[in-house]
Amino acid sequence: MKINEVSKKFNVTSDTLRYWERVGAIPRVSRDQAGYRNYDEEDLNWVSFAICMRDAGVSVEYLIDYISLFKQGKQTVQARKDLLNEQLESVSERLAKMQASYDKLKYKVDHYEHIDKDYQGKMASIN
Amino acid sequence: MKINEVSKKFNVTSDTLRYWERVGAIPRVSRDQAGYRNYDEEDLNWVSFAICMRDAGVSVEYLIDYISLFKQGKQTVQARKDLLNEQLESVSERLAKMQASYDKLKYKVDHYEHIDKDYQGKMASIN
DNA sequence: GCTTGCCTTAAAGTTCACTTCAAGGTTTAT
DNA sequence: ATAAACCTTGAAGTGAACTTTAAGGCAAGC
Repeated sequence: MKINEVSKKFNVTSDTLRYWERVGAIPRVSRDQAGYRNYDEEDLNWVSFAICMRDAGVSVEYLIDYISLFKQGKQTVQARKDLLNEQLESVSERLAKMQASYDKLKYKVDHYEHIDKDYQGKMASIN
Repeated sequence: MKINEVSKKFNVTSDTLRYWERVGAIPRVSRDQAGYRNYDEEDLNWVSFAICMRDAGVSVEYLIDYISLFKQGKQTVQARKDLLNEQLESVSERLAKMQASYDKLKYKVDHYEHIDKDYQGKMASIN
């Protein structure tokens, strides 16, 4: 699969795919005789994993660390598990914080009607 | 309330508070005779609102737009409601996307055990 | 056979959201 | 009264994650 197809499949730019590979957030993709990237099943899984991690709010740096461990082989499996669990923990926290903020804002919006009856000076309390 | 107290109360740096005010993400805070910022109840509410929005993942630019409408007075109440609803909608989407990614990763981690029995080449599918 | 479109790399540029710096003025404690 | 601990502004700097540019190679259609 060529880079542009992958880009369309996952809705991420080719530039981002090249960037991730360059910095080591995904392993190196092999090239065809023309020097073009040719993504195989495994490469696509890595791309999918990177997107998932990024969407969850995990930094590119953590991806780089993870891939670095992966490249070192089987003996890093436990370290990878630990890293993943650590990340999941912080994703879970961010998620909770975001949910709390969302609920707070949602409440404000749902009670915004009162403001119409109010005057400018009192608006701040509900923003 | 002085800037450092506000900073401690909300766990956000004084620099960030000054930055938000400078770019217009919160309304201007009045100063005392020495030229120091003196946050009143309303200012604190705006700070709290800004933190809530930022935690929910709303950009500083949207805050600026919101404050800009607020400064124009009562006739922008509807526009502000619309803006807030628009933002809540996209926060809700980000939240869902993040939750989905989290679930996907959580599943991987919970089933990671299999990898130990597996060999390096098959590791990618589960990353 | 040549144009249009996709691909390559390395390097420089951009955006966002702060953060730090420089050069001061004020206030508080000793 | 003087040092330490605050505060001010404007401007420059930072870090993360891309994005764009430059200069070119390959490939598919007419």
